[in-house]
Amino acid sequence: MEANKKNKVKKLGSGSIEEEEVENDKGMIRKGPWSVEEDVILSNYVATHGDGRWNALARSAGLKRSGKSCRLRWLNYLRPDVRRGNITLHEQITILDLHSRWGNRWSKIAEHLPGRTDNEIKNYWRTRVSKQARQLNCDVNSKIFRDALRYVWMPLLQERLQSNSQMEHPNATQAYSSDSSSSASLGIQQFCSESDQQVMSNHGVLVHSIVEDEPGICPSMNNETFEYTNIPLGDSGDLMLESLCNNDDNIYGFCHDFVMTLE
DNA sequence: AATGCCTACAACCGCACTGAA
DNA sequence: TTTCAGTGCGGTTGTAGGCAT
Repeated sequence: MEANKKNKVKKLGSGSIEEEEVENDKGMIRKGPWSVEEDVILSNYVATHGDGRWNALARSAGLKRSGKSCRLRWLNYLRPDVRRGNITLHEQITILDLHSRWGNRWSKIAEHLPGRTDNEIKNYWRTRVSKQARQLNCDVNSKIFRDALRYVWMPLLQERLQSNSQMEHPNATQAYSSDSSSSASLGIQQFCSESDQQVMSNHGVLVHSIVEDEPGICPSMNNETFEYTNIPLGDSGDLMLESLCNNDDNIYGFCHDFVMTLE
């Protein structure tokens, strides 16, 4: 959002307006949205003198802002390498994957998404992922939701990413198999009972764990092929899970609802 | 057109950690 | 060893803009 799009203002009795300022022991400190002028001052100052020592920087630059505010503004908005725009499918998969390993370690997750800030990732999680949990009436930290993320949502994103890249590069060699029977090994065992897995085995579905819970390793960052286990989805978006987990209506229902809320 | 609700995201807050004095 | 300023992180809040009614 552009700095000048919204200005938190304090209406005065006279009808004039002014930016919010708060008096503290260091003088008047401005709060609220940054103006274009402030952005220019901060950017120029950092370009000339470098960043760090934010409190001193704020004073030297003549900004009526706290050091914290300057730092945040620089890191989350003004930094030249900050990426703006929608979170891509690939980035979504990475976020879901890393969050499943590390939880709310936003800055750690952000390290693996060049140009994205922890704030942006946190916002994505709260607005998109938490919303999903709300729609399904379950806790975002519950096991079933976490499993659904990993074994339903991520494969779905993966499938979309795959079909997008296929449309863009129809002749390119695929990095992963489009054969659902091989990509479908599915950590489905997370959802299914042993007898279900036996059924899967009988149907020739390979069951293995692909994504290791190894801290610090991100499949997207070390050129490993994405191989998230995949619950195969038909053209209608319906789940073959029905046939695989046909003795557990609750799980099938949950997964079905999950996919439906993603549409 | 007006109103209210919802979403996305920028920004703030409090706390914890770190390193220098 | 203690103190304190600076910094980083995660949680929360405020609000512009979009959308439905």
